[in-house]
Amino acid sequence: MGRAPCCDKANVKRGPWSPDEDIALKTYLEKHGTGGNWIALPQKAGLKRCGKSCRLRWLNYLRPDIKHGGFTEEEDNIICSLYNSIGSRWSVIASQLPGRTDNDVKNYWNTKLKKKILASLANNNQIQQNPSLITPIDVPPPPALPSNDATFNAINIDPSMFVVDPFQEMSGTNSSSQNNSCTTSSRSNNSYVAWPGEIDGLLMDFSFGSSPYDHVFSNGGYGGVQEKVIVGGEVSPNLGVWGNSIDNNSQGIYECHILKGITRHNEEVQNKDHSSAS
DNA sequence: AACGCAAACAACCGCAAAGTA
DNA sequence: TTACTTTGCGGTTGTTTGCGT
Repeated sequence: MGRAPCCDKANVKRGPWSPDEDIALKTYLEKHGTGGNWIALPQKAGLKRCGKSCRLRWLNYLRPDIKHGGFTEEEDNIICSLYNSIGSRWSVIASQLPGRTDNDVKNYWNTKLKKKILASLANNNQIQQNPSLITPIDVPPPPALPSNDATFNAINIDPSMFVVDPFQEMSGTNSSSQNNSCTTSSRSNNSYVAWPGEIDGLLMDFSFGSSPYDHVFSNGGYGGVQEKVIVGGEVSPNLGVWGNSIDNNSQGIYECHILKGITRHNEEVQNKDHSSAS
């Protein structure tokens, strides 16, 4: 025996909503609210609809704070980043996009964004196979990985040492940790990672990049990375980094994997970097 | 103008979680 | 604690719209 239906399907209207139905539902909800019971609502509102259908229509279309129209580049970036981190949890992703619904985000992903990403990845593969396709950008190439530099000490980091987004006013950060790396989605001026004060910098692997641009020492402004460093004492004993946009032509969100923490032996270099970044 | 196809959007379905008696 | 109801979510399907031939 199957599950009982949520409503009497023979006596409810299905399919697209008419303008009259929209008005009836909107008027009722604005006057009375849901009353905590969507199932009973259609009858009270004089609608021959299933309660679930009413709820969906309201949440996805009629609510006054719904944003209609195309998605911005910024919204694209947030969706991509969060999808990368948490997968198809559309309601969570939508909660980071004011005015957007989970259905909207899901449809947008399935019809447009996924294809856009796939096309971009295909393009990246072409570049990896033929580096001459890369248009040079006017930033100096990053230095060799600091772990090979006598100035630096590479430290293996336990991801639990990282503090991600501890301040209320910061938003847009999402993080996860696995193995011996910490993953964060970073976006200019909107999200950051903080880490223990005894560590001066991080080795990062930007998942989209092609070597050598995807390895960055990220506490001193190497490699054309647009970043801002907060130094301990002002808001926290931790250090933080913002805005890991790997090339100067794009401001999007990219996932980076934090591979290792780094300390510096040279106190003067550390002080200089800190003062110039504040 | 008519047709076919693909994209975009709206709506439905079933499951699981949360709430309640 | 249990059984039942309601809500929320994500996957999927259906419908509409726009464009090319």
